[in-house]
Amino acid sequence: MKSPSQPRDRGIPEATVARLPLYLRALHGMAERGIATVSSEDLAAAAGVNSAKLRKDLSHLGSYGTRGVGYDVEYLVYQISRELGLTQDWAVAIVGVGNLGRALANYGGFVSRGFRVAALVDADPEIVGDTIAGLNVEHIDELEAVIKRRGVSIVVLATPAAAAQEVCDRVIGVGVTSILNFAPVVLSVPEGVDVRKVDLSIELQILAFHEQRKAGGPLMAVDGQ
Amino acid sequence: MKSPSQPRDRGIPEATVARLPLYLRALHGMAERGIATVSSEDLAAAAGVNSAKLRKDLSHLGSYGTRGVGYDVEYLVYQISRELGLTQDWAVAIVGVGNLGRALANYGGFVSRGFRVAALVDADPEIVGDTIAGLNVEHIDELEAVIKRRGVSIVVLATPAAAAQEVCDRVIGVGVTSILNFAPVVLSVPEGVDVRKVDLSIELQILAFHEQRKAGGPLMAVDGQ
DNA sequence: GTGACTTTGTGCATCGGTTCACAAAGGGAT
DNA sequence: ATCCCTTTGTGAACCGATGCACAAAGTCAC
Repeated sequence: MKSPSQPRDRGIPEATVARLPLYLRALHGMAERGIATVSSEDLAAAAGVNSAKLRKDLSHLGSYGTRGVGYDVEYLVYQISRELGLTQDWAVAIVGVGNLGRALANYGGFVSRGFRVAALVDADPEIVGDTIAGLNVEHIDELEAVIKRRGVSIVVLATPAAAAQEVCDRVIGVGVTSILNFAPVVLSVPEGVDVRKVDLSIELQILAFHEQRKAGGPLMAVDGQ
Repeated sequence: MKSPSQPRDRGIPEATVARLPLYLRALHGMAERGIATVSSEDLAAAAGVNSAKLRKDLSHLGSYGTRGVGYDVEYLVYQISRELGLTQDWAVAIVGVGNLGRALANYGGFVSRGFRVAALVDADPEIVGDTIAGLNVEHIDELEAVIKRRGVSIVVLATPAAAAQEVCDRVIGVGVTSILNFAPVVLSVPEGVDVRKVDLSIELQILAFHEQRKAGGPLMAVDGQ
């Protein structure tokens, strides 16, 4: 189908994509500790997955290992970074500068991965004009202008639930196609727009479900897992 | 195998469990708007899934719908809540009261789902003793004592990466078996302990991957999805 | 009470992802 | 140069989840 000379197949499974950042984190840690080469076994352990899965995941990017030796840490960091698009710098806007938005603006994990918080936007006149994490908070009326001016391509929604859909529509209106949504609502977006959602309370509810089973007493099936 | 009189099968698929909170949220919204009855079609739309999946998910809990009519909103809220263990009140401790910990402490989504933030713990003497979200921040030395005294069964880790594993070990030491980890490390835990992790930068990296493809130009395969 | 209509619950085919297990590939020692 | 050892990359079996499509079950109008 695709040019056979190209080692990398362009159809990387979604599940693999979701794990690449994990591998990258583990590799960064190893690079810092001066480790030059790592086996799939060790890297898998550091990333918390099994080694067969790791090898299959990496094989989707290409053949970057050496049999009998393992993977070169630096090289693999580069390859994964490139695949994820982290070799370029992404301008991110955070809309909604409440508790969560503020925490996100100050979160170091973004910057260290090629993401640059380029704008903070809020509707509350009390907050607009404040400086947070070295950035001026701009008014929601300026939303479209700010996004265009700063070249923002990824928007983080940390607004109240009620405001999320409207903000979402507006940023899509100026060409944004990648949205990370922290508001507890299902956003409806046109084809071609990617939304990823993080709902903090959902994770807790899943824990509660399992916790209940563990504590469940004699009625419960003894689960094991 | 199990008692056949019992309608509810105790082996609910993990994928289903992860969606139940979504349905619950949609149902709460409907209850507030005074909707008494809802079809799988409408509820699925509100939760952002397809209706066959919704019906199959609900069928794992039991037969709570009425053919030709749909589901009673109140009743379904109750059944899902019970299944998730949200009819009881869960005491949660947040360890690490930095930007993120503070945001979590103030996050309304917890309280509204039967979770009660029962303790805040930090190592920084600057912060210990402060009152945040109506709670006194306690010293990390008191960790075990606080957890036992307050009956905490779920711990949220919002510490720096370097501290997470130690805190994790300590809380497991006093019997905690459910942990929500925001620190960017892979925690190693004994059998029987549930860890769920939320890594904010991973979500952004996944978005970057897809964004890169969309913007990728002529080299890229035209993907569609 | 009957018939038309609606909507659930589920059997079945399908799909994507995981895991196993091993042949192929390379390094290093002699 | 050859052999042994290690580790990758992958074919194939397996497993769980998804989605289709429909029979079963119920409501409502008359």
